[in-house]
Amino acid sequence: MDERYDFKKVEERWQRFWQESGTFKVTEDASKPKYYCLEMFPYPSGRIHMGHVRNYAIGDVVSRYKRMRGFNVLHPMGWDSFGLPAENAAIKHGIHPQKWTLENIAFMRDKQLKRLGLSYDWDREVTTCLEEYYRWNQWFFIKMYERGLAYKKLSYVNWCPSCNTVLANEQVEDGLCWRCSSIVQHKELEQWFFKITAYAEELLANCDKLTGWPERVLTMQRNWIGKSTGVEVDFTVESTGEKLAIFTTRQDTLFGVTFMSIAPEHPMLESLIQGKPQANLVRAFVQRVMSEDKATRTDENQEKEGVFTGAYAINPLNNEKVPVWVANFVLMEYGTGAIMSVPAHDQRDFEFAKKYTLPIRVVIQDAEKNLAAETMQQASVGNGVMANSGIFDKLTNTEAKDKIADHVEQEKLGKRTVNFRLRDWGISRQRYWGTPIPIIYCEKCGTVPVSEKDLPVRLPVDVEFTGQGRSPLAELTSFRETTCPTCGGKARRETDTMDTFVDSSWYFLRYCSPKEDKAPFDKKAVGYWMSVDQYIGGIEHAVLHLLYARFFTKVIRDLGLFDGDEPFLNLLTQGMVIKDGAKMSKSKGNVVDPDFILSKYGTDTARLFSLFAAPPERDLEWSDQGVDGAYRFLHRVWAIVYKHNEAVKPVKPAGEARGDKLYRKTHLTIKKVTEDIEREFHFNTAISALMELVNEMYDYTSNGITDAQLPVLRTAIDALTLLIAPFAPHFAEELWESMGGKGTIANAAWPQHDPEAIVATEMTIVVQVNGKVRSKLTLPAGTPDKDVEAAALLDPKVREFMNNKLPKKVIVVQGKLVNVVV
RNA sequence: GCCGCUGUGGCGAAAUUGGCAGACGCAAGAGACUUAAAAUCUCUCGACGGGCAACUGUCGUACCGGUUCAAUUCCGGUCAGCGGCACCA
Repeated sequence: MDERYDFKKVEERWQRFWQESGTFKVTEDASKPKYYCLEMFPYPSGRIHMGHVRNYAIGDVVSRYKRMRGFNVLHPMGWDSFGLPAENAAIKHGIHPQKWTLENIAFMRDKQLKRLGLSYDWDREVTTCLEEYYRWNQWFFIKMYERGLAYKKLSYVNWCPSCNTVLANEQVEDGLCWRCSSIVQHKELEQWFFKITAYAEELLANCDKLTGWPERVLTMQRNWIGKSTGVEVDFTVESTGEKLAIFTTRQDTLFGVTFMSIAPEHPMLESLIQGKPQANLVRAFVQRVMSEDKATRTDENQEKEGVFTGAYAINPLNNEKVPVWVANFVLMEYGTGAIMSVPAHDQRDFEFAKKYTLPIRVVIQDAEKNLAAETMQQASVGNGVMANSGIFDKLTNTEAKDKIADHVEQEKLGKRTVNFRLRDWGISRQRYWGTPIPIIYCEKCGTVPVSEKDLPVRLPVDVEFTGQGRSPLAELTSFRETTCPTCGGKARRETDTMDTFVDSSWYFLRYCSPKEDKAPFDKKAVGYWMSVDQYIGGIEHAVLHLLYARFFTKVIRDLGLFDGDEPFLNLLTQGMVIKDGAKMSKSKGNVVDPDFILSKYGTDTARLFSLFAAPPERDLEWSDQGVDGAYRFLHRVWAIVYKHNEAVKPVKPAGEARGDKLYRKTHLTIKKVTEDIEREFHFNTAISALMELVNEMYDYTSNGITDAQLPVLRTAIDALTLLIAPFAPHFAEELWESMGGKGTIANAAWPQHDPEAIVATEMTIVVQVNGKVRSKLTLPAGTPDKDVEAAALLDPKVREFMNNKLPKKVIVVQGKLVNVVV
């Protein structure tokens, strides 16, 4: 053992050792309990940042801890390596996306991640842009196509003019592109979709089973899925007799309908305005609304506007004739694209009716307000008693909801329905660097999937990147032109690629058998390792990746490939790394480069600081001085072990040393660190407990050390070394070796505390008078409550504050506290 | 608007079942060592007040109120910040 802690030497040495001896290679082993620990894999942008360091440090502590607890731990790493930045780099710097991506991966793996000393089984590395991986994206696509879960339709989609591609709903934030913040446009295009809505009900219901997920994430998923129950009712267009269906959750207000509103995109619009004098006015209005971009269109503060179509429809409940309007706030994508308007009981409809002087009719009377259409200042949305509603009058509106729904179904006027906010997942991307969609369009046979035996559809490498016009794939004749797998005739390939979120929707299954080449994964291996026991990553994926991955898992289950419903049993969403109160970013100039920290302090210090400064789920404020503190701590540990190394090494650990302060502290620390890790991964308090133990060791040895004390010191050093191993693994290996430890500490058993050792001989009793602390008593452990009470009442401080009064009541909490009430 | 989370010293934070508020660390101050500095070690460190001093009194966990012998913790209300959803019928 060197006199000084030379982190560079220590870290290089043990990293080489782990690699050469294959310490972290794992295989299925039925004799051990398994544990699958996974961190969200990175996009190979070129450099890791502090967020990665934090994420992987957390996962590494969990993995190393579970390993020491005897689990067979799967802890893999890979690359989410398709995506736009590679293509943009190609356009900007003239370097091929493949070259750019693979070079970034090599650099990040060999020069950055490996320096962090993470306990990955690198043999299981998964890289999504390699055909050995993406061919299975295509395979899943075909399976889904065969089951009607992948389909193509013409629809209005989100178009990012800067990325030159379509975006899924989940990828639009406040009307802006999630990646580049450009204003998203509305564009009508034929696109491929995955039918995630087929699983909406289960995705929602299973949220209740995900007890290991943060409530926040579940709420976000529930909101996103957005279930509403109500009824669909068919109104009849007076002039044509066509059915115009509406969806409502407020069927109790059906008798209050005074007009209807439909979306500008509604397919029935043309037939409604046919031959009407206002037809051209309506068309102009529709044209104007539809030309607006997504942000403007969905802005809540946008003025609600509409025009009368000239058509009327019949309300089937009371056979009344109501005018049909087109309104800018009605969405074609939700419900039926047409709504009934009840101004008395819906604020939006109320404002619309006031603006265009449409009638208002109260159908739910408020007991206190005595509502009248003429005097209302706003819509009344609360509960009340039914009025103007025929046979339903006098019922409460909550009763009427069921009764009216029954009535609608019995009279065949419509049916009960459930609507979800969740839309199908648009996966077509008009870009190059992604998985080609395995579809062929034949003039005779129509849309034909590529045969499984012809997979993969390789992404051609010899393409040009101009940054102009369509995707390079669409321009490449040799790729586009092909023959039909069914008839052998002339055909063309689909040139869109898949959303890269498809790649990350099943990579956790691939890790179980990453070299499998006959199937996406080996079912037996997946049966052993899945589900993921602990998943760790950023909150930004709360509805994107995490929802898609849940969907894919259910599809894969239904394909008979996996016996489980959910991919991730426990989820930890770690906070951001911030500096000076803001997220680290180049534009703010507050970025701390991991390479710099690793060179100056080493990975063990970087890991220790990032785990100590805040609990994992909270944001971490980066502090240069805090890093110094972690560095000092390691030096402090090193120094005390070095000082006593010669003397302690030949000594056996203490079997039992009751009454010895350090011995007790050692066992208390084992207990605390273990509990802190088990309880929600409170690494910050676990590390503070280690610091306390070290402080105690300094105290213990401050006046030199006797031979009799050596076994206790040995016990403390051994425990400290084992307990610190998941946090600062290279450091721990070196200490372990210096104390004569065999093999790698990564495989050593986690220490257990001895309950006997932490039993105190004395106890400190807090004595309160009227709830205020007035004194403390030190009594032998196990003193009976009545003796504790007597001792408290004799205490001079207590007597002073009792002020000669008799106690009204004395509360004794065993072993803790006495409260005298006077 | 609806839903959720958070609010504790100069700073990051801790307090696990209602029982000593501020563990641990950072910063700051003092001392030891040193020719000196760095490093290291030791001590002090919520606010206000009293005492030469060891010590000691009051207040204090965003704010107001409640329950309780006892509240950072439970309940009701208010404010502030953050996040999600939002013209979803």
